[in-house]
Amino acid sequence: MAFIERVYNLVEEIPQGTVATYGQLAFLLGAPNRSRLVGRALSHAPEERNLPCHRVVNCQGRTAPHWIEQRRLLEEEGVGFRDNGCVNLKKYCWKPL
DNA sequence: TTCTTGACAACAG
DNA sequence: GCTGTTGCCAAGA
Repeated sequence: MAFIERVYNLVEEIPQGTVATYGQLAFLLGAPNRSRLVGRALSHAPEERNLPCHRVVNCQGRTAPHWIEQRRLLEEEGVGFRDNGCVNLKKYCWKPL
């Protein structure tokens, strides 16, 4: 199983109404310094997998710079955004069991 | 094989 | 607290 493939499997575990950071996903996969690979994986993520990749944001709570629709998708799930457009990680961060 | 790029994280101003 | 720069790692040309 490739690292990217494991990223897909982990992203599917993110429940609705919560968000996870790239670093967090990378850490859960056993690669704390490979947060960029998670982003790369999502960029290659096919929609056939039905991945909630819009629930993945960076450590500062910013959404993808080239993907503005992500913010709207999260708002649809109930994830609160600040006035500047950052996600409320303090409140909606995903806590894996 | 080497250089450049990238849906990032952490640090500094 | 927010924006800009630096550093890390893997994939693609």
